[in-house]
Formats: sequence, structure tokens, C-alpha cells
Amino acid sequence: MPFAVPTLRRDAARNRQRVLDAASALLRERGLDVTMQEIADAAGVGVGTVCRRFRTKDDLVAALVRQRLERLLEILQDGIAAMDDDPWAAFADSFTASVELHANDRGFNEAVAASGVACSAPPEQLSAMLDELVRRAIEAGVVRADLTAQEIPQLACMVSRAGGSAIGPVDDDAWRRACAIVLDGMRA
Amino acid sequence: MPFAVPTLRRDAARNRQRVLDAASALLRERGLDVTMQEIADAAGVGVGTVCRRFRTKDDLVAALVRQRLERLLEILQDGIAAMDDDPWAAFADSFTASVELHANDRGFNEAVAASGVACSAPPEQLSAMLDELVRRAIEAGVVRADLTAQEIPQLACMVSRAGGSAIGPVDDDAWRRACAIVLDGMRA
DNA sequence: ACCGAAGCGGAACGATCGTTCCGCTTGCAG
DNA sequence: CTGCAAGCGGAACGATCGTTCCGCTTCGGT
Repeated sequence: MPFAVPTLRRDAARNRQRVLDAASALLRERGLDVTMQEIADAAGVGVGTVCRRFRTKDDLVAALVRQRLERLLEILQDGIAAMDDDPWAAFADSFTASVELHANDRGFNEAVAASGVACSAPPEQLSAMLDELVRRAIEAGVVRADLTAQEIPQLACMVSRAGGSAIGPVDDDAWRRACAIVLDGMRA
Repeated sequence: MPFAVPTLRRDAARNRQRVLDAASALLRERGLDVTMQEIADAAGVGVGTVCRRFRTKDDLVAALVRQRLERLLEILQDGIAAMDDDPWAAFADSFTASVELHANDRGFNEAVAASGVACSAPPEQLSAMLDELVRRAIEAGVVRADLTAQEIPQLACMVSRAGGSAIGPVDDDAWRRACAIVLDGMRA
């Protein structure tokens, strides 16, 4: 069998999944500065095991970022599909769902903020779907005509990071309020 | 002379100022992860000198954050003063200037984001001035009536962090566009 | 001009993390 | 059942940073 896939031993595959689950939960709650040690402990394995499966910490978070980006793709797909019915609701709901995805995952949020995401495949698909979503929203006359596709992810990321200012304490649900205001600002 | 102020030797005072200047410039451009070593080098002194004047790195950034907060105070003062003339312009200009202050200083921005600012005096004054600005803007009917004072700094911080999304590259002037949209969303 | 105290530089220290390495264990094909 | 390659844990390593320490220098009052 030429080019045999280097299949994982069953216990190794199980551990790999445990690491992914533990890392997902920890990164979501506490952000990028969780330690490899903490991830290993939470997964019930040694750090060596984590590093064997994901050569570097960046690889691990990249794997999780990829998962989130695929979820983002679903959100946009649903939004475009719902466009025929109520264009504004479709647009607003997609936007809100995207923001929520970011807001509920500190790790994803910080990874995205740190560098414009060095991910492999998704970006082009995402970009194409955003183009369509915005184009159709403009054609339907529900958003301001000067809105561009690349502004959407910028605004979504921005809103998801609301809360934490020069004065008041951090408010975990501040993004909902900010989301409403930004949606108002985007509406035609 | 009881309670004599432990006045600084002239050369020490000069070095202290050099450190502040160097730290200000470096933090503004590169954010909180500039090194004490880099700051010392830029100031032309040894790290020991930096740490003698500011017991800890946090003390140093806190000193600079305080400077920015005072600038913020001036902005709000000007905004309130201009309220009699054109309420909306006064409000919008203050907001935009606040955002610009944050956007042009990565260090300040990150310090504010990291923790709800552990600064000494200013917060109460700032809070009072924000109350007045928002109250008068609402009374003049130029912003939505459900806007609250504590939302302003949250929104300003949020907007200043625009740019850097799940897709496109980072755009240094994205905050201007986002600012316009958010202002639109706040308008009555 | 002198001298004690304040200041200085930068090597050394300690803490934190990601990553590697190695002796032992375990799944599994033959 | 058995042999061995794949997997495992966790100690050790190396890099990075903030902070401390100490022998020397410089300021400035007398």
C-alpha cells in the first residue's frame, strides 16, 4: 500500500481528541495565555503528548481557529439562504451570530486580533460569501449603500471586543448593546 | 523643614524624563510588550535606572496612562463647552477625538483593555463629565434617548480597536470608518 | 577641594513557558 | 502469544523578561 496514511493508534487518537476538547474549553474561557501544562492537565495527559500531536502551541490554536471559521461559514450560509425572506433580518441575524461567536471565545478572539489569521483554506470562501451577503443586502436597500464586504468582519470583531473601557468595569454582555448600535449605524 | 520632599538630583530628574519620553514613544507604537531593556536603551540609560525610578513596569505604564487620561479630560471639557453652539457636533467631535487618542496609542489601548484601569484620581472626574455630556446631548435631542454615560468609553475603546478581523489584513485607519458608523448608530 | 550620599550600569537572579528528550509502557499485527 | 514500533509522562532545557544587587561614578552642600 503506497502512500499509506500514517494512521493513529486508537489510544493516541483518543488522547488527541481529549487534548482538542480541553484546549477548546480552556482557550474559550481564558484566552491565549493558557499554558500547555494546563491544557495537558485538563486533558489528563502529559505535556509531551500535547506537543507530539500538535508540534507547537500555535498549531494547536490554529486547529481550533479553523473549527470556528467553519462555524462562521455556516452562519453566513444560513444568512444568505434567509435573504429571500427578510433581507434585513437575515443580515442582522448573521452579523449578531458572528459577533456572538467571537464574544464567547476569548482564544479565538485573541488569535484573530493578534494576526490577521494565517489560516489555510477558508478565507476565500468566507470572503466570497461576505461579498454576496453585502451585495444582496445593498440591492435590497436594507443597509447603507457604501457598506463594503471587508468592513463586516472588522465590525464584528470590533463589537465582540466591546466592554473594557477607560472607566467602568468590564461588562460581559456589553457587546449586545454595542451590536444594536452598530447595526443601527449600518442600516440604510 | 519637616516632611522634606525627597527631591531628585538634577541628573536623576533628567534621566527620569528621558525614560518617560522613551517609554511613551515605544509604548505608543509597539504596545505593552516592549521590554524594560528596550526602554532603557532608547532612553540611553541602564535598566537599573528605569527600575529605580519606577519600581515596576506596571508603575511606568500607569504613569503614562495617567497622562492620557488627563488628555481625555481636556477633550471632554472642550466638548461640554462647545455644547451650547452645536450639540451634535460637540458630541461627535469629542467622541471622535477620544477614539483617536486610543487608536494612536497601542500601549494605552492595551493597558485599558487588560484591566479596567487601576488609576487613582481621574475616574470620578471623567465619569462626571461624561454624565454631563450625555445628559445635555440627550436633552438637546441629538442622540438616542437610551444612551448611557458608561457606554461612551466602552464604545470609544471598541471603535479604536477596529481593524484586525477574521479575514482581511489589519487596516490602521479602519477606526475612522467604524467611528462614522457608530456615531450614526448613536444619533437620535 | 572634599566627602558622603545619591545615582548609575549591567551582570546575575528567579520565575514562567514552550519545546525536546528519553526510559518505560502498551496496542496490535503476524 | 510475542515482538516491536508507536505512544506516553514528565523532568530537563533554553529562551525571555522583570527585578535586584553591588561596585563604581558623579553631584552638590560645606
